[in-house]
Amino acid sequence: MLLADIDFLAPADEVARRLIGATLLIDGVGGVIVETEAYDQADPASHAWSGPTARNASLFGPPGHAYVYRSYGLHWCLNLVCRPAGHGAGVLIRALQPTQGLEAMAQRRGLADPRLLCSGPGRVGQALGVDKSLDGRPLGCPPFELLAAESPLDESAIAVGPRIGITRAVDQPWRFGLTGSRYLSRAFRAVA
DNA sequence: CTAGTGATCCGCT
DNA sequence: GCGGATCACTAGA
Repeated sequence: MLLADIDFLAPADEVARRLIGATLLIDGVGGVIVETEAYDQADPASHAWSGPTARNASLFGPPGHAYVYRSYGLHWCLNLVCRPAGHGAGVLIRALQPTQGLEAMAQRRGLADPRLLCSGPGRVGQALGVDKSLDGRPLGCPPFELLAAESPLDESAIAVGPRIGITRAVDQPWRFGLTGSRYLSRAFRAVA
């Protein structure tokens, strides 16, 4: 299974859902995507909301590329750009289950607990060595590797909920996760 | 377990 | 000047 299995022209929330269970590697280091969030241009919580700027240019660039931004002045966060018909939209990678390059990740993070290596967008960035130099780079070639899940995930395997750490459009259910994973940045609230 | 806070930079209401 | 798509650490319940 290769990059071609993921259609980055689909709406961001669909791409975010489909990415759960896929494997993301940078220079051979990474793991299985267990948590994502979708951000669309028509979405007050998105960096694309106010239109293209120098910072978010990659969000308006070709789909299937990376958008990297600095969060709170210290963390690098990775988005995968998807773009339904002229929109600036992307999927934030919020958490991975580490499977490859555990030593490199532990070294970069300064700790070894696998559950703390990639359980949050800033942690993912640090563990995979993400920085501004990857902004705008295509996901289909080195240092990136993106492998679709071997078999499609069952509906019940995908948890859905409100996004984390935003103040606008808080009710939009555009956070997706692998149900029951121990590598999430936070647990999903159980369905009532 | 939850709540609060400092770190640290950049882009823009 | 203000406020983040965050994290780590502390204090207290």
